[in-house]
Amino acid sequence: MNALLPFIKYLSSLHPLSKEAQEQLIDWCSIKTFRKNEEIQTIGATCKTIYFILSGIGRIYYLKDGVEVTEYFAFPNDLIVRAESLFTQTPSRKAIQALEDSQVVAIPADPLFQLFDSHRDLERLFRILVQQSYVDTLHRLENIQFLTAEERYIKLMEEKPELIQHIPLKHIASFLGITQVSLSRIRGQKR
Amino acid sequence: MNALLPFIKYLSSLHPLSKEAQEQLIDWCSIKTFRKNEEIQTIGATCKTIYFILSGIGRIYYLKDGVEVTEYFAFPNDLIVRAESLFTQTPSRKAIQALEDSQVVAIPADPLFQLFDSHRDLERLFRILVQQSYVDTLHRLENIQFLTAEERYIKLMEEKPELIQHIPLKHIASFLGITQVSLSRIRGQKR
DNA sequence: CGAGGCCTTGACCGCGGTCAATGCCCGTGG
DNA sequence: CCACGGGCATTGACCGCGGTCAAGGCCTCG
Repeated sequence: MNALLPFIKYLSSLHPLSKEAQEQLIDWCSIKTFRKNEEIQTIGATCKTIYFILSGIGRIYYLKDGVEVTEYFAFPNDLIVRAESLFTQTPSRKAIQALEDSQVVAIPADPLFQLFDSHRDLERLFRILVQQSYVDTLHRLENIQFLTAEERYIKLMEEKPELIQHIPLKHIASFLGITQVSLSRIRGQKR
Repeated sequence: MNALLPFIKYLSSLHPLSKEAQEQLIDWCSIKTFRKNEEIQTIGATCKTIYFILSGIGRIYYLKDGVEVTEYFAFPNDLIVRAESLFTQTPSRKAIQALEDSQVVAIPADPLFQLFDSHRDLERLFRILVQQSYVDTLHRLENIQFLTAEERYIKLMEEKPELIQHIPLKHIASFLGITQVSLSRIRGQKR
């Protein structure tokens, strides 16, 4: 499948994959499309699928005291997965949603984990992936603990300037751990 | 080596290990002792060793604007490792310190990673470990973002009541992301 | 043209921060 | 053995960041 090429390319850049592993993996993957604001996975479902964004934008969010909190944004060539649910196989309090019309690769987790037995390179690749996500999360933890809301906003704009073009402020605010009102003020005084 | 038994037991509880893998691993491990307040690894060094606490207490900390911030506590049967440095092989801004006289298992990372090639079960075990740490960190991130200092303190006391017996309040405060003064007030008003 | 979503702005408040003084415990040396 | 000094915890005074509540402007879309 040609449409999967960006996906395979991304994976191979982390750890080389044998031809067989690539083919086996591709056999299990499928491409799905979602419309703007459509739910890719819903709250309460146990996570059994890993997604890779080909086009569009995805986000993970959950409800905290009735208001939406955004935990993660995914752009083309990003993976998106509710790790706490996948790795514990318990129902997730979180949902995955398409913020634009999107095309994604769906990788079913169980067959993938099965492939680890016959394809060591796949398991190693996956381990490296988890390590990366872990390190990213450690950094985010440090930031949220010790930077002010304004510093976090500036940092985010430096690292992901594309966010601001495509994503409603209210989602960015909750991602930063502040309210929409506070974010609006921060932006206001920078002018 | 008999002293390593708790370590092997802990690992096996996560994922079974073949006798050969166990023996190979044990050959690389050593037991080290540290005195109270001694540094196990220093700031600036790139992390090349994974530790497992047999007895005593360890912590990871770093300096934020000149003041110590505690990132992690490890009790007997816990692993302790500066993951961001180990997984990126860059110098760590963090240190590992013994908070009591301690006995630890030192596992050199490079030989361990080599063993992954010949012992798949070891690599899988390690992957599971990283997954767990990742999930733990995701939870901590949520807590620090959306609980008040008081709620975080109460939660920590429920989950790890042994902390309070053995660890100076100032370390607990910085672990919670607040100052020693604020923590003292929180405790004060609970009486 | 009206309705609803999104963003901004003002008024107000409380959590947790800083600075500084005080009390307490403990190890060390006269 | 007591005196002193230093580290840790507590407490008070004060303040600022970011929260809530509410009103108002501006889009877009039916």
